[in-house]
Amino acid sequence: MKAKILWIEGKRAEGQYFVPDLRKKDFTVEIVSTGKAALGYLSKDKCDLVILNAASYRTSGKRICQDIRGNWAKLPIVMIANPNKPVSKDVGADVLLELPFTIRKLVNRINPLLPYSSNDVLRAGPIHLDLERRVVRCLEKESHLTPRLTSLLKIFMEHPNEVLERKDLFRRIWNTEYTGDTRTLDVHISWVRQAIEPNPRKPRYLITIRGIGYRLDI
Amino acid sequence: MKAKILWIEGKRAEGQYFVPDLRKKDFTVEIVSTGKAALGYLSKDKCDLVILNAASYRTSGKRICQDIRGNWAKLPIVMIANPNKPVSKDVGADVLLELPFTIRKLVNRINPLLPYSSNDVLRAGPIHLDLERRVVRCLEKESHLTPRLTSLLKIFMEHPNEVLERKDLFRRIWNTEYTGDTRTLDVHISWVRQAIEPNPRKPRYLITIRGIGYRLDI
DNA sequence: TTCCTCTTTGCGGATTCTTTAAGATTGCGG
DNA sequence: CCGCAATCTTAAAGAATCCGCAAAGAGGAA
Repeated sequence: MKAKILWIEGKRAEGQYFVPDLRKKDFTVEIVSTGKAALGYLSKDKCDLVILNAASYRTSGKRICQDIRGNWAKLPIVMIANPNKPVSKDVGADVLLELPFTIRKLVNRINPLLPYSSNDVLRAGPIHLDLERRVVRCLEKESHLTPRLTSLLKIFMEHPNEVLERKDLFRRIWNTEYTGDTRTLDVHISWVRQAIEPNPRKPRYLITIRGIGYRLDI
Repeated sequence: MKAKILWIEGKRAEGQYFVPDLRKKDFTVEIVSTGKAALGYLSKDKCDLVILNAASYRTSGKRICQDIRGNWAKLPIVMIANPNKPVSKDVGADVLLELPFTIRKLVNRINPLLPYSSNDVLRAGPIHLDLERRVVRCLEKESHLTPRLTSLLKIFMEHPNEVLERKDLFRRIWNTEYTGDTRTLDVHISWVRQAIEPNPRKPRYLITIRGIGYRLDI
């Protein structure tokens, strides 16, 4: 199930620069251009998260935030602010992001706010990891994971878009120091790729950082 | 005896997504599309539980709840709500479930509400465990259980769809720590399977979670 | 004793983990 | 751009671990 984002954009629409990227990252994005339209949308359809591009508004966006919170108290809100136009920190959003930022940073801030289908399901982009059942689903693919593979993938999903070094992975999963005389980690990485990558030979999510370790790109 | 559920669905019918799953889980499900139809159905036929998919209604569903309670005071009601459309907690339902949720969660909330034929009969899906007589029935099969097997199965039925770890089972049933140097638990599990599984060699209910423990899937 | 229940034993089989080794890829110096 | 060395990938095989269950032993009650 894709997560659905409602993007509230002002007149200038410069924030829509991010929307295609978000869609590429496997989110559904709806765009409205006023706070009023947002409220109208929410009264008819549901979404998982709101992004309010306050940088494209004259006003602070605080009012819109409050209106949303008045009716959908638990709906997570990410607010994008312009650093040249300082905003009081207590605008009511869960996350306040100042321009400029990368799409990667945006995704990293969104992910922890999304609702999970269960307490034991980790989610990062299109990857869903059921820790209890040790089942991972990514796009159309669903696979069973062994205990080691589960904890390996779990660490990556808890640190998306960060390079995890071989020595750290060895410490966290094998409780040993990395000496470089074994290929165990590589083999396990290969198996995780079999489980999550559309094309395991050309990894798109679990990326090799030669000489250092690996990174999960969401 | 299968438990019978009356599912009250609005126009949009998105909740019927769950109905096939419920039937797979060994419930009988009747569907009506209005509160009035529900009352009409209840005046002619009986059921064990009502699920009111309030998320598919404009109105809060509170009215329908009250109408049912007015005539069938003890009939358990599960209400499905849309978290974006907050409902006062006191709607009159026994359980209020917010979308989204898994079929597993739904079943877990339904089970404790179902009427038992006696106080000492546990029920989980098609499995009925008479604690007093120590008799278990599952589908067509009925078996006598020893005291140990009874308490083992009881624990699973009190925690359906949860992984129970070997160490917890040892603590709860044997009051010892699990050391892994005995096959006692496996043997008891095997006997429970003989009692409840249609095909004990290919368990369908009592599932092994290798390296961890077991889980009763309902 | 006989019956019932629970535990232990032993081993086959399945799963998971690690190592090996051949080949591919990457980065770098020249 | 070329060639080499370092690094990575992955199939395959071997090792280690875990589980299932038949059978036998142990203990208790009637």
